[in-house]
Amino acid sequence: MRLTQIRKKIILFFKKQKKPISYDKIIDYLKKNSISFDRSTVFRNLNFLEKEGVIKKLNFGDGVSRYELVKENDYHHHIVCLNCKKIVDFSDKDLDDLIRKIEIKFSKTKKFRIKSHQFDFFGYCQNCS
Amino acid sequence: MRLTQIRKKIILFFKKQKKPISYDKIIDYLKKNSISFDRSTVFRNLNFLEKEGVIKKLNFGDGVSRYELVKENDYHHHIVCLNCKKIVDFSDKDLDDLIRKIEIKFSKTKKFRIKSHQFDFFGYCQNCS
DNA sequence: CTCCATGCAAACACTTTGCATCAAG
DNA sequence: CTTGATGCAAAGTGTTTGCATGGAG
Repeated sequence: MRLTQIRKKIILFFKKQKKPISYDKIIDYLKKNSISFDRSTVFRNLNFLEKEGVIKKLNFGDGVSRYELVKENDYHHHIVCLNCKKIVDFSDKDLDDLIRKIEIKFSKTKKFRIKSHQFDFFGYCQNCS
Repeated sequence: MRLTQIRKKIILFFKKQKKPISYDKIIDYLKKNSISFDRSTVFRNLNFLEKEGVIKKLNFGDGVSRYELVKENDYHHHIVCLNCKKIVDFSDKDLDDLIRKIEIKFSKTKKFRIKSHQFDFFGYCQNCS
């Protein structure tokens, strides 16, 4: 992986984040830090980093892709506010165990080689309720 | 709900489907049946039917929205082939119970009023493996 | 010095919107 | 008749691509 200026900045930004971020947030960050860039370069890097397994692409059905850093042994899910898009992470051991169980079942009965899953909740946060 | 020609056709098509369908599939159907239509009308109807609770919008992260008819007491999830986009439905009582449990927990601790969730698996089907 | 990454411009895919007209109830 | 739905054209949003140039290793 060739560490170009922009790529370094993008990875640095991801390391600072605690929540999944959209493309727009990255653009804002680069602008605020007076880093010159082109939209396509940012998208190319997001795709590249995703393919390399550095970041994970999430989609919450609002037409905007969000990304978060991939961390070892950090299995978590999200609750997303349908109004303000606030994201709260959560993890649940029972849920993870069940997911594992279902994955094994699929690989046997449905003949599906499971690679990933999306298990997220949507609703309204306290402010938007 | 005003039952226009196109709206009738779209609902009829949904009733024939067993899997979630994308906008393109609807277009194909209308074309094959020589029904004149405009793209925007189809989108407007999909949005309308979703708002009315007749259909449900699903997103599998490939940039294409898919829709399925909402049926009472039919809770199911999907396994999607990352290659050919084949969709297999499944339901799991343990999973549904756990989801319910987590939703209740959230409403108390995280102060989130949960409205919906997406719980889907992605992988490769037998053909694409 | 070589090849991957970038900038630029353009295109692409999906979806929405404004407005005049039309047709369902 | 009245109001909500449609067709048309245009624009909006998010993302990708081709190609020449540039910079990391």
